[in-house]
Amino acid sequence: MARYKAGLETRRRILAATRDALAEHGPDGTTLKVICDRAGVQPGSFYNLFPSKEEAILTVVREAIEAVDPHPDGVGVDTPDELVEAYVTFLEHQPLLARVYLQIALTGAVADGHVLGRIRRHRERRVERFTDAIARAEGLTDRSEAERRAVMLLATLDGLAVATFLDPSLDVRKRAAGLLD
Amino acid sequence: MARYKAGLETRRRILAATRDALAEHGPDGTTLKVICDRAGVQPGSFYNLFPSKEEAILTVVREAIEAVDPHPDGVGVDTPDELVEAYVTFLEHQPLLARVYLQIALTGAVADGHVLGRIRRHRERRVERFTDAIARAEGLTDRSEAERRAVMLLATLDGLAVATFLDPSLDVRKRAAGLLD
DNA sequence: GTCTCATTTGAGAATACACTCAAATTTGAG
DNA sequence: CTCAAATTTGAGTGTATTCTCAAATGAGAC
Repeated sequence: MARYKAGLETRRRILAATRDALAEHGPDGTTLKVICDRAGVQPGSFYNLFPSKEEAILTVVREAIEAVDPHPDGVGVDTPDELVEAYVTFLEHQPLLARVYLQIALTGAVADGHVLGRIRRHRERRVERFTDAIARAEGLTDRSEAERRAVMLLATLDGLAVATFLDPSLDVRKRAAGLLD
Repeated sequence: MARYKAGLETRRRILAATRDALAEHGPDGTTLKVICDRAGVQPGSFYNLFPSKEEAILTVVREAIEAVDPHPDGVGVDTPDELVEAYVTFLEHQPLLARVYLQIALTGAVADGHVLGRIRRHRERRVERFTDAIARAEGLTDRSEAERRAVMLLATLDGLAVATFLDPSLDVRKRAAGLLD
């Protein structure tokens, strides 16, 4: 869609604007006007580069999801501590994107079920990742026990995320610290 | 706002229609038109009884939550088990309403800060309720320790709720069972 | 330099939404 | 029965949204 330098640069600016808008106004407040104003671009230009608003948002969310990952490439190397730490760091650095992630998980879509499927798959991988890390760290042979604990750990982390949105004074890092005992 | 029988009946129909619409179409699909069509009512009639669409939705959610409250009147009588049980029952019986509640908590105000304030207050009361129950059950004199555990318990429950939306096969009741040890 | 195609413009079409209001109708207390 | 007040109507207001398109401008291959 973009062939010349100008087009690629505009695409980059639009994605940055979308990311900022999502963080600042949430998914509902991220309208085409907000994105375009922020990117210094007219709607026609946006639609020359993206087939729909959803597609731009999806791209940003995908990037945000990947940002939670402590070891994007490797598998079977991270520890439970690292995974918890990665989540807490993500919450601290990108609270609004974390909120967007949970919002989309709850609304089940931005529009079509496509996004939901992506989030589901991401969650499955995350549970597996936590399960592996826990099993490895504690030398568990019973994988189902490790999986059970992984689900609970992830649930508590997600729940703490929800709690901080309602009460920003909550110190997630401190609360999460005692979680692995 | 409603004084005569007719008004009360209409109010009841509107709330039922809102509840059905939320369950069937989700919060985004619950437009004024959908509600009014379903209730067999015109917009003007709706606004004679409710100050806003938001208010009708909140009323429905609040009623659903209260419906599973183990001790709606009394204070300081419920046990942690009862409170967890109430949450799980709510999740099982009204999964879509539970989702709406979390969605509203995450989107925050959406429009006015009024709604956010209401949700914050509800959450504070819930934390207090859990704190009291835990302190009572375990004979804790250190209230801050009970509060810490209450926050974590609630977080895990909220997180399990999020998890079931992504993976409906998750047995929340079973997972929540071991939560109080 | 020229010519093609990528890019940008910006007004505006098409639609959807929450909400209003003056007028008509119905209710029920006295 | 009377009449004030509650209720209902439904067309209409205002605003916001996503997305389109014909025309203008810019880039770069040759």
